[in-house]
Amino acid sequence: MPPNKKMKAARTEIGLTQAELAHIVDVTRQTIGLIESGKYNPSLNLCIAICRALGKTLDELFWPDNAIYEE
Amino acid sequence: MPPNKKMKAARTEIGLTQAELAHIVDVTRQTIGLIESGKYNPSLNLCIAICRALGKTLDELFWPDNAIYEE
DNA sequence: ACATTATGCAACATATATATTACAATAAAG
DNA sequence: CTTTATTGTAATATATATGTTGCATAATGT
Repeated sequence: MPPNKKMKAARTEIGLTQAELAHIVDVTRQTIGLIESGKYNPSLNLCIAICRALGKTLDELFWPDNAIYEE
Repeated sequence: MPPNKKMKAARTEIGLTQAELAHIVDVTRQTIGLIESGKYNPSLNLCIAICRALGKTLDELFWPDNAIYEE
């Protein structure tokens, strides 16, 4: 999986750190970091929780159709 | 998790059986059945594969638009 | 420079998604 | 009514998401 730049962008736009987002959605900061770096295949429930915390939808953060996979 | 009626509707509209959809997305029919009945929390990659097989997006099949939320 | 915060990463442990197999229960069709 | 296809469900096994701990590195600020 490619890095999730949209998720990272949405998080930093709100001014949240990985640890803060992790606390909101009740996972560890490592999990958030690994999702952002594309090394995890997160569960649907976690994706939904992240979307709600960041004010976005699944398509906006996790739908890969418009992604240009760089590195 | 509630039953995923939207996923089941999208599948039957296309005329696919659980076993056929399962074969397309490379899981077992039990997995499809359990996702539709709301007893599984599927991975993001599987959700995306299901969406592509059914011609829908994540928001259309997996966004709980009518869910009530609390913390 | 130093201190502090944020992120990356690695090893091991645990929880859970998914596979496998099998059988029961409906639905559909003849 | 009988047969077949489709779906529900359950037990056990495996793969992997996630937790836990710890340390390293990169920013950021003082």
